[in-house]
Amino acid sequence: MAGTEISVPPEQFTKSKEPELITEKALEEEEEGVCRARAHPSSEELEAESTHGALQAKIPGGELELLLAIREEGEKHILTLQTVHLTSEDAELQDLAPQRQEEVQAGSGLQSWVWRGDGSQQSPHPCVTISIQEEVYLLQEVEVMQLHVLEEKVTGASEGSRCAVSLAESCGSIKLMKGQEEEQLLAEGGSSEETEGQFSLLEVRPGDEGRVEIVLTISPLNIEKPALGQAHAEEANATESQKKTKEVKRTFHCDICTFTSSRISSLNRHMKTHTNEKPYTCHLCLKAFRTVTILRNHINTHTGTRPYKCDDCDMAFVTSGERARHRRYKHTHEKPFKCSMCAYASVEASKLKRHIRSHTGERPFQCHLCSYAGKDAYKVKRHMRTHSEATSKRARQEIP
DNA sequence: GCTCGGTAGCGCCCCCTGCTGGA
DNA sequence: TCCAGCAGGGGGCGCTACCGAGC
Repeated sequence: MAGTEISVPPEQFTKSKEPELITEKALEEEEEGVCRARAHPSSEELEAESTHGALQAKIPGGELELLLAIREEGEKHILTLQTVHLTSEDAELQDLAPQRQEEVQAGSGLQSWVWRGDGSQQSPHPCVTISIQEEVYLLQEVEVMQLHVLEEKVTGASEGSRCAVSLAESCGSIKLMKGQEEEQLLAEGGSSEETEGQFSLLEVRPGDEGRVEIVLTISPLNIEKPALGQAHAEEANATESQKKTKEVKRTFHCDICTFTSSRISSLNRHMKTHTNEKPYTCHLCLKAFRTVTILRNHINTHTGTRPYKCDDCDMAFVTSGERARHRRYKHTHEKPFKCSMCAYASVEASKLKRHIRSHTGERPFQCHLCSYAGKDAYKVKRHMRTHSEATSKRARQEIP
C-alpha cells in the first residue's frame, strides 16, 4: 500500500499531536473499563501541524471513532493512521478476509467505523482494518489523516483489549478507549512502512457498502505511556525476564503530556509547568515566576548583574545562553540553522524562520490600519510610525 | 533538591540597502 | 539630481521558559 493514496478532504481530519494524547478523565474511565485520552489542541497547535505538512483531520459534525486491537500484553504502541492514495492494486487487498466486524457509534455526530480483524498472525505486527463511510472520507487524494495513539501497556489483556480513538471536531478532542471485548485477532496483509522508526502502517482500500477500509499495522514501541490520573513510574521496557534479572531503570511519566524522565525530581519540576503556580515573586516589580532560577535571572536584569562574561570580549550576560549566543554571533560564527533554499545560515532558529518568509512571501503580521502586512512584528511596528507621523503631519498642516 | 549549562522561542531594536516620489 | 521616507532583509541582544545532568 505504500504508494496507494486516497484523498480525503483535509478539513475532515484532525491530526492529533502526539503530546496531546493525554487524558483528563482517564482514571475514572479506566475504572469503567475504558481508557480514554482526551486532548484539546489549540488552534495554534493545529496550525502548527499544518505547517509541517501533516494533515489536518476534522470530522464534520461529530466524533470519529477508531477501534483497534492490541494483541500483545504489556506492550505500548504508537499508532499512526494515515490515508494514502488508492490505486487499483488495492483491490487485491480485498483478499484480506476479516473475521470480525464491528460498528461503533459514539454519539450523534459519529461516523461509523468498522473494525475488522482476522485470525492470521503471520505478520510480526498486529494489524487493524478500519472501514470508514465513504461519504465521510472520499477516495480522492489524501495526504492527511494521521492519528497518533499512544497506548498504555495492556496488562491483563488476556481477553484482549480494544482501543477506540475518537476525534471530535468541535472541541478537538481525542479519545482513547479501551474496551472489554474479547481479544481481537489481527489482519495480515497490509503492507507496512516504518516511519521514523515509530510506526508502521497500513493499507487503504475500498470496502464494501461504500466504505473505505484502512488496514493499520501496529508497531510495538518501547515508549512509556503516561499514567492515568497521576504521574507514575514504571520499569522502562521491562519484560518479565528483564524484571527478573537486574537493574531496573525506572522511568517517570507525566500524566498530562508525554514528558518522561529518569529522575523523579525532574518530573516534579516538570509538573509545575502544567500549573499556573508561580510561587517566586520579584520583590522589585512583583512579577512572579515558576522557578527560583528564573527569578534570579530576572532580578539580575534589575540589578544589572551579569555573571556570564565572554572570554573573548568585554561583554557580559545574565544567562549562559545569552553568552553562548553572543559567542556564536561575534566570535565562533557558528550558524547551525541553514536555509534549504539558499545559502543563508543563521545563529538562531527564529532568524531562519524569518528568513524563510522572504522565500515564501508569508506576511503574518497585519497592520490594523491599512493593508500593509509585515514578515515580522517589528516591521509592522515600524510601519505604524507612518500612520502616526502622517497623522501628525496632517495635524501640523491643518493647524498652521 | 539545588544549581548550572544548554536550548528554544518570542520580542525588541538597530543597521544597511534599494526603491520611490517630491523638491 | 538630491534627499527624505519607507520597506525588505538581517544582525544582535533581552528575557522567559524548560530540561538534562552534575553535585
